[in-house]
Amino acid sequence: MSVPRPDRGDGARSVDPQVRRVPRVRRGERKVQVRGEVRSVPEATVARLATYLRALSILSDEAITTVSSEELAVAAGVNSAKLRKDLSFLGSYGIRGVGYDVGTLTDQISRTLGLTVNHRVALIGVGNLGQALAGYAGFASRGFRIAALLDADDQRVGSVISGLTVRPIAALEDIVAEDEITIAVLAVPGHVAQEICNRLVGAGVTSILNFAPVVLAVPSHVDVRKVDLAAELQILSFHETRKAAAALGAVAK
Amino acid sequence: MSVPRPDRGDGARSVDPQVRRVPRVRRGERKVQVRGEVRSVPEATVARLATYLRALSILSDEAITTVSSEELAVAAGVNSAKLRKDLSFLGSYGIRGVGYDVGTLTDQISRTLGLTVNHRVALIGVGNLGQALAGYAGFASRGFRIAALLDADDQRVGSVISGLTVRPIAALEDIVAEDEITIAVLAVPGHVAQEICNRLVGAGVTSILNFAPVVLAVPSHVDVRKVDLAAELQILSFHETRKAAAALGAVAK
DNA sequence: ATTTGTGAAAATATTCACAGCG
DNA sequence: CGCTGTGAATATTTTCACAAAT
Repeated sequence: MSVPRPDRGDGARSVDPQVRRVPRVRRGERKVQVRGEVRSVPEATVARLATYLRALSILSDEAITTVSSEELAVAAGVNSAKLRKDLSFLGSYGIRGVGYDVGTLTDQISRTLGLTVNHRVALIGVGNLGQALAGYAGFASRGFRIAALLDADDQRVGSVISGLTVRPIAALEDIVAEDEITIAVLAVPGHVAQEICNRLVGAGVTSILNFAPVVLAVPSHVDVRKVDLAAELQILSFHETRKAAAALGAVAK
Repeated sequence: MSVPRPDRGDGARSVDPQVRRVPRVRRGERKVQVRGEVRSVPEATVARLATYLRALSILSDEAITTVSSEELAVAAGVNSAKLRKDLSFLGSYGIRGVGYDVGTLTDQISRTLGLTVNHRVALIGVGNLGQALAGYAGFASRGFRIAALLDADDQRVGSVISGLTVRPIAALEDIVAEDEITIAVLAVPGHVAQEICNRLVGAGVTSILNFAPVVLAVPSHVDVRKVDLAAELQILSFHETRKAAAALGAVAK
């Protein structure tokens, strides 16, 4: 059973004189039934699973084999009720009165995130940021190996970065096909991002991690995640400014 | 209005971190009165304001002076109702039947985000990623100038990156004080992140953008935003796997 | 005696749809 | 008209709190 409609079954409450309920198509319901038994995992939960996995990995390194929701929650920086609710979407893998087995839970989360499948990742753009990403140890240690490096600049094409030869962007379509790329990391200047994105999608890429400061337009079957570094600072700036104002206010008072 | 409190008469509950039985402040909103008239802006809205600002900046470059909510929404990749609702938290700056003045709106959003205040940013850790961040043009173009570069590695201390001399981490406290740093960008290895974080907080930093793959523990007056690159790929992996499964299912059917 | 798993409640966020202004 | 601003309706997410399991 997946999350059922709340169903406020309290009869008709038609006090309102002029409200018409038009039957409406549910928007954006992404409930894919696979093999009869896949519950839908809320997006907010998916985003946290990666964090749990990291925490579990640390516990595992410390040779800890069992962990309670409270302990894992602290390690992941969330509260334990949320953690348990999140895990409940994957199934029932805890032991009441005891906790979760670190190994089992790691496997389940990995499987849910699809990390048991070897997704092949291409990195487009090996400028400043791209080079750093290419060498980022965190990708490798958490299950991702960059399979191809592309760049538009002839100066950079042919050079070797982190063991991979940079290839020309002209060969994008061939590389995606040959290397069976499904995920692309875009670290190119904003003004070319959409065009390259179009080519990636045309070549069959269905997931894009975008570092370019533009909103990419893609067909609905393509997922885009955006990392906007300046936006992060601006969000901090907002809170920073509020705190400063609050401090002043406190003084004034 | 007070707290709803189900009130099962269950006596003490000492384990709970924060026993709050006080009128609840809406989570995610900062209710701070600044200069008489600022309403609280929901967290989700704050996160989008940066995107709107970027879209406005592009419009401005194209010498467009007026924009409708629909147009701006498309440029920002959201729907127009959401955009209008978001903007309504800042006040009423649109003109009915016409749209928004690009300049006015830019100013208002900038002000709301606190970009008119010059926050001073220190970047800790100039390894691979740190160097890329130090040179990231997007920071400068969107109102942030890195004021200090620190690193623990003597090899790197003294070198000049993007016009700034890398200084030793031993001087962290002095630098934060002298340069009046309020925001720190942490691009250090995970195993030292918490320790450096503690020193930053001790020195008076109240906002941290964390690239290290660890959950930082900080006092409640400190804001932390985390950028977890591997987690982003894992989230894409989840969706990618779902799509692949759905495609198989469709074939099987 | 503990700790999970989860309905139900509360809090947030998004979307609808239209009154009202220019 | 056309478009904003916004209550109301939905939808999603978080939190509570406790029955069930070991």
